[in-house]
Order: sequence, then C-alpha cells, then structure tokens
Amino acid sequence: MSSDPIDDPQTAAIEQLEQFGLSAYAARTFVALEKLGTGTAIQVSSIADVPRTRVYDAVAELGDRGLVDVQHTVPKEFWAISAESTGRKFEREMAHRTATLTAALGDLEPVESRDEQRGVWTVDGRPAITDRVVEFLETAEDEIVYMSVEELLTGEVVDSLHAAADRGVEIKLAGLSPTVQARLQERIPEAELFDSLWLWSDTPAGRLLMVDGTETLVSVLIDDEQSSDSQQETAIWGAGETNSLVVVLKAIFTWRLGATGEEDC
Amino acid sequence: MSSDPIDDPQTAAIEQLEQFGLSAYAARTFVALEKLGTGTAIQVSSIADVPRTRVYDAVAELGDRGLVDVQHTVPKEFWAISAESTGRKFEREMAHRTATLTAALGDLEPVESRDEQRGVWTVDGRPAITDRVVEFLETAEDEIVYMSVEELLTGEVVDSLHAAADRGVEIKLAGLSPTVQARLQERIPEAELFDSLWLWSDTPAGRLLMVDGTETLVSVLIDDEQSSDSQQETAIWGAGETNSLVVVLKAIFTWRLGATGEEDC
DNA sequence: ACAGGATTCACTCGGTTAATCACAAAATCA
DNA sequence: TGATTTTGTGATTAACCGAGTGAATCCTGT
Repeated sequence: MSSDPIDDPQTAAIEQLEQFGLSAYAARTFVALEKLGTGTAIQVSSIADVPRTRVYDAVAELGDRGLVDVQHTVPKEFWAISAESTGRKFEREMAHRTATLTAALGDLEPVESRDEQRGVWTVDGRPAITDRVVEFLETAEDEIVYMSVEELLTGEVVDSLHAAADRGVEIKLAGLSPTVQARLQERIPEAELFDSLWLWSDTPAGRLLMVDGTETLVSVLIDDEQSSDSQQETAIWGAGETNSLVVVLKAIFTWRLGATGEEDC
Repeated sequence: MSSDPIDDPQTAAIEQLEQFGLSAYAARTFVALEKLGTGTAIQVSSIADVPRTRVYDAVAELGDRGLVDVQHTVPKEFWAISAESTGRKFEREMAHRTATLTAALGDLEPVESRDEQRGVWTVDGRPAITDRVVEFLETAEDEIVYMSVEELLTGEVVDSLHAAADRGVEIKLAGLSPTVQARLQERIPEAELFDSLWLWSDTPAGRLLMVDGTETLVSVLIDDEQSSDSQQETAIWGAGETNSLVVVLKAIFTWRLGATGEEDC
C-alpha cells in the first residue's frame, strides 16, 4: 500500500501519462512495467490494479505509442522502454505538438483588423496575471513604473525587469516594504526607486504597473472564501493612449512622481 | 467555408488544443478569438460554430488556463493572448509536465532487479523501430554492424552512427544499393563498408543491426493489407550474450565478415 | 483428449461532454 | 413607462467514451 497518495511517484507518473493522452489502464500498465522491467499480464495486473483481461488492450495502446514491446510467447511478456527514453520521447512529441500549434495559429488569417484596445480587462489567478505582467514588460520601450509586494516578485518578473533595463528602458520601482526595495535595488541597480504611494494601507495590496504610459495593470489580493489560508489574486488591465484606466493611472503617477517626497494628502 | 479540412490551419490548431486537454468548445472558441482579436459571445458563436450559450463556459475554461481575459461589460467581451504567447505558454507547460514525469519515473523503486533479457521481442511501426535502433546505437561501446535500405536511413540514425564513430566505436556498414553505400561512405568516412549479405532478394528488406555482439535487431517491410500503397515495418530484437537471436546473428555475421569477398553460397 | 490457464471478444455500466431549451436580468426603443 | 430584443445563467437531454465484468476461444502440457 502506497500510504500517502500525495506526491507518490507512482501516482504522479500515472497522472502525467494520462495528461499526455493515455488511457487510465495504459498509464497504470506502463508504470507497472517500468517497475518490473518486464512482466506478464498477471504480474502487471497484480501490481497495477488493472483487470488481467484488459492488460492486453493497454499494452496494445502503449505499443502504438512505441512505449512497450511484446514477446509473442505464451504467456506473452511485455517490456517497457527505460525511464530516460520515455522522458526524451515525450519531450520530442510535445515539442512537435507545440510547433504544430504555433504554426497553425500563425497561419490563421484574421477576420478583421485588430483595432485599438478599448475598455478594461480582467484576469484571475496569479500565474495568468504574472504572464500578462511579463508580456507588458517585454514590450516596454521607454519607461516602466512598477510597484509590487514581495510575494509577487517572482523570478520571471525580475528577469523581465532586468532585460528591460539592459535595453535602456527607464525603470521606476517602488515596493511596499523596505525589504522589497532592497531586493529590487540589489537585483536591478539601474532602476530608480521612489517611495511607495500606496495610500490605502488596509487594502490587500497587489501590484501596479504602467508601461510607456500606454499600458497599465492593477492587481489586488483577495482572501479566498473557500480556503481561508490562501489568497486569490485578481487584476484589471487596459491598453491604449485613451484607455480610461491608462488615463487615470497616468495622471496619478505623473502627479506623485513629480512631487517626490511631499507626503501630504 | 474552409473547403479542404486537411491541413487547414484552423482545424490543425483546434486539434492540437484538444490534445493539450481543452474541450472541443474551448478549443474552437480560442481559435475564433485568435482570429478576431477580441469579440463577443455572438461573434465567437458565429465563426466558431459553438452554441452561443456555451461560449461563456468555454471562455471560463480558457480563463482558468490563462489564455483569455474578460471584459465585464454588457455584452461581455473576450480577448485572447497572442499566438506567440500561446506557443510559449504551452511550451513551458509541456516542459514542466515532461520534467515531472521524468522525475516520477526515476523515483519508482523497482519491484525486482531487472534481470538479463531473455527471448525475442517484437516492435511494430517505423517510428518505434527507429527509436529502438537509435537506443542501441547510443549504447554501443565496441562495434556496430548495420545494414539498411535507403528509405530507412533517416537523419537520426545517421546522426547516431556518426556520434558512435566519434567516440571510437568500430562501424561496419552495408547497404542494399550502391546509392546507400555511397551516402553512408560520405557521411561517415570512418565506417568500414562490406558487401551486403542480404541473400533473400525477393524478401522485402528492412534493416539488420548488431551492437557489441550482444544486442541485435532485424526488421522487414511488409505490404499493408489495408492501404496497398504504404508499407508497414515490423521488427524483432534480442539482447544478452546467450539470447537466441543474438547467437544466431552473431554466427552469421562473423562467418560472412570473416570471409569477405567470397560470394559462393 | 483433457485440464488448466492465457488470450480475446462482447457487453454493461457510469461519468463526461456536447447540445438544446427554458428562463431571468438587463438594455434599447417607442 | 412599458414592450421587445438581447444577454447571460441554469437545467435537462442525448451521445459518446472508457472502465469494468464475464463468457467464449485458443493454446500448452500431460
């Protein structure tokens, strides 16, 4: 009995194989064979919890994918390719799939011209928001204004800031805590720091970004009603000179940045 | 109307997205948004052939994956990330998945020791067979004997042969046609050529491989009964000093190789 | 030929997803 | 303000695929 199903390698492997499109039986059969090296239907069935009579279907599926070979004796014996080969095989398959997808998406002819962005868009979830932030940072040409709490300063964001600094983009940073300030200063010495202008101290702070005065993003952390210990991040963003969110944030930033140090309100 | 559904970029993109685990509706919705840039439920529904009332679910699914943002106006408006971002996103996700899988497979503790291979295994399908051949070539330490028809000399095989030659493995090659011989000689000058000993001229020839005198593989091309124009490749292989297939082939090879030039039979 | 096991095949059941419909909320227009 | 259209959400039905089970067939060794 594998006691704790969480992060048990067997469970993890089966899960990934299913994600790659294998049936449940095939995935479990493959993992069993991986442990056995070689085995018969009965052996597989006993340790993989797959009905004996269906091991054959599963092996056929695995054979089509080039993951398992068969010995046509009685009883049949099955052999799985090595763990390293499996990894390489899937890596190549996935590379091929992503290439196909990218090519196909690139070949789609647009129905109409992609006009200027209007309105304010919302994104939910930390990974998606980080994606959007990084994307904005990568398109920056002149100026980046960025403010963030520590926990949201992931590596990719810092890397993007660094890359922007290297190509001559003016960077103005603010953190909500001295810790964050220090870390930013250390990683990106080119950046100009300014005092945090986050005035709503009881608001669960998130991030605040403006790029080239034309693209802005604001996020906040909200307590998740389901799991009380975790926080959910939600963000809004807008793009374009005349975008309402952009206009508002640009006004705020130029006002605060112009009057650095004056802390009245 | 997209007339020919074969290799139509739209169809291809939808197919790949479904392979990556998106529902049919989500995949079609995303492709539609990719063409539109931004759009409402009705616009998506009209060009994506998705029921209007289901576009919202599809978008929610896409939003969870970070592929689409929403504008909470009336009517709602949807925005899809760029084709390039999509490609990068999936590339990273797949890299993560393969890494997880490789780690999990490596952490599987074997049930019993992987004993010496016995018996003869069969592999079906050209890609799987090529995989096996390359794997054997990569483990070669002393000597490779390889014979193949031209159509099976894919790039990866030649590359593996080249790599083996570079690390000092003695390579003995034979092709079934002078063309193949010439190509091999050109690509891998270190290799020693010998006359083909494929005597069964009416047999649909495939390949024949022996590595270090301990691993052997033989394949033949058989006409496919379904599609008469294509050929199916099927192979058998064995490993280990005492393996019957290995013993037989080793005997043949040493006999023929020892008596090069004598063409009686 | 027979017994035991191995393998294949046919079928049922359950869950998921596609697809349709009904309805409530909101907005536009008269 | 009231009627009509449009938008969004939820419930319901239908079709499909995969898991699981059991019976029928085949093979092997005695």
